Amino acid sequence: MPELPEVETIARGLAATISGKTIAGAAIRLPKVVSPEPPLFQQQIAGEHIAGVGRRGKFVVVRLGSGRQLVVHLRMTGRLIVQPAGTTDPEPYTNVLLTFADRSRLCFADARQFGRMRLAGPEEPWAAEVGLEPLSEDFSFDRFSGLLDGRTTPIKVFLLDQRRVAGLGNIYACEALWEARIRPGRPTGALSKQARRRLHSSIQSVLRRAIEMRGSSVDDYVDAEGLRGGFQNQLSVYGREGEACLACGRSIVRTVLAQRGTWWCRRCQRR
DNA sequence: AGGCGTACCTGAGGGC
DNA sequence: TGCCCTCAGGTACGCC
Repeated sequence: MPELPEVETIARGLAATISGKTIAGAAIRLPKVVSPEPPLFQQQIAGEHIAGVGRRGKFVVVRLGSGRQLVVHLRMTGRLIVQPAGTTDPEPYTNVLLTFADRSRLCFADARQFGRMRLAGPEEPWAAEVGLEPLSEDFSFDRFSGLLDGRTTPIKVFLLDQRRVAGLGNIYACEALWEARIRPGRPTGALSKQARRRLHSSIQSVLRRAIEMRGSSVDDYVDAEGLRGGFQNQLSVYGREGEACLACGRSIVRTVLAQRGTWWCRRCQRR
């Protein structure tokens, strides 16, 4: 499940491999995953030059020469895989295949068909609803704390809301809460200042460490080169039901919050 | 407006 | 061996 560290890893890989290339054309095998609709999408993207690749929240942002942006969301199982010229078979479940002038290509593959690829105009405010970047200067303690005020929703549900803080998914929300010793079901606005401090810090810390390890491959995540991440081996709680808490030894529990599996330690996470 | 439940999908894995 | 059922989860959307 690509979250911020996985998307960052993919974006960096793409920046290194496809920047400077020219898009010859797009083959669309599953029309519903692109916008605008296929004829226009293909018309607009053909001939574009790749100016660079970045990330915003969980979106991969491919900057194009015209000022347009190709904005990709991988949802749960989406992949962006670069293939060198001469590769015969596309990545399995390829829904969109971009071919470059040098005959190399970019496969947008997704077995689950949830991922989306959107060609946004230069001035299109596609990220208007996307929240704070947790690894940017904007993510000050005061701004973060201000977002928590007055909310009754469980803190874990708050962390998953991309309109507030962008980039956390189920894995890193669970990990950040464990590190901050906060109970996932705690009402957001009720967190003490100390707890807020710890959470502000643990969010950044866990994301930075995960990026260093090129993300977590809990299921089948791979980066743009098809390589798995390494952070799945360093997860403290996610997916560890019944195993010992790394801090206190008590068994990690799995509960459900907002229809999602939530792993945590009943002894360590009490605040 | 905010919060909640459900639909969207298909592969994997468990049970029998 | 094979079939059926359930689960996984990010986001959009409809509803209250």
